[in-house]
Amino acid sequence: MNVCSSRSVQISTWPHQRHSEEDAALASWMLKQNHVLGRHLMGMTTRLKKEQISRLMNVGFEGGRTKFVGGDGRFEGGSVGGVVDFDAKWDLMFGQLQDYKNENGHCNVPTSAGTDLSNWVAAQRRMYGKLISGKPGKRSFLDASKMQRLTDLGFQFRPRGSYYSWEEQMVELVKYKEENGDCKIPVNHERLGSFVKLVRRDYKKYVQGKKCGMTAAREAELHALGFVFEGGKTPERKVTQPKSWEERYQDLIRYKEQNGDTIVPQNSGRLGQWVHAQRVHYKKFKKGEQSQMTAERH
DNA sequence: GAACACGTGGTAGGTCTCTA
DNA sequence: TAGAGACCTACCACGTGTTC
Repeated sequence: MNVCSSRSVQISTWPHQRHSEEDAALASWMLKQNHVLGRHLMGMTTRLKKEQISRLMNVGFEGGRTKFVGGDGRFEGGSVGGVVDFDAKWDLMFGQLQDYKNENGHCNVPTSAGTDLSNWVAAQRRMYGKLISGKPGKRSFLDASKMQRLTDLGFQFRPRGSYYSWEEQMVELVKYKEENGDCKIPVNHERLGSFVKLVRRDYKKYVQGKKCGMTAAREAELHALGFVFEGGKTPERKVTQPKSWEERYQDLIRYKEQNGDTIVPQNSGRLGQWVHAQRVHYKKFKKGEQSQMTAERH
């Protein structure tokens, strides 16, 4: 059976999607041949004859994952995720990542791109996750030397937007407690602030019987650490010299000169908060409610 | 009362995991 | 492999306690 030149068939996602019974049989045969070839290449005994091995390799079988794409008898892909040629394929993709960095100045390939490189980058992060999880049975092709090469290139295994697992957060909580003596973590804490906010929010839902990420086990774990579930005002906050309304107004004029508008983000510092407060006061003023805003000021 | 400091809630958007 | 849902981060709007 000459699978390569006598057939006109389109198995685009071989061997998972099959287009007809005949193609299904072909795909099944290909799967078997590829598997046997892979065993042969790993030095295992097979019934394949030399000629058969040669013919299979000539048409693109690699003993890994090979994709038969169509009527011209071409095979695509290689042993991505396979056993035999993983390192070579990895080097090839690493080269592509280097090219990407040269062109873009960073290694943050958008995972939504749907390209070979984006898929590969996502795979590296998944394998990194498997590695650090240390869970038995989880296999990872990523070793220390590959991780080092990626790190040296500036690759981020945990890009912005990815999240920490509960276990990782708990490790950080323990560290925080060891360093600070308690678990009273301010919500603006760089590493744990968002987590603290989320836990407190979930805890409220949990107490109300609403669906959330909090469980009895997690609650117990946090209680054991002395986690503060209800945030409160911090009495020992730093007090800085406040500025008068007029001084803030002058700051706003300077801001407008520099930026062309008075749209100051609320989180951009004192001026942002002051501008926000003015908007609140102005709303009240317009509604006729009691407010700091005066006709002169607005 | 004004300004400041900090917390909460809503939500958008990204990643991961599971399932069909 | 695609879609759905869970999980998480970041940002914004707003409320409220504290300090002067």
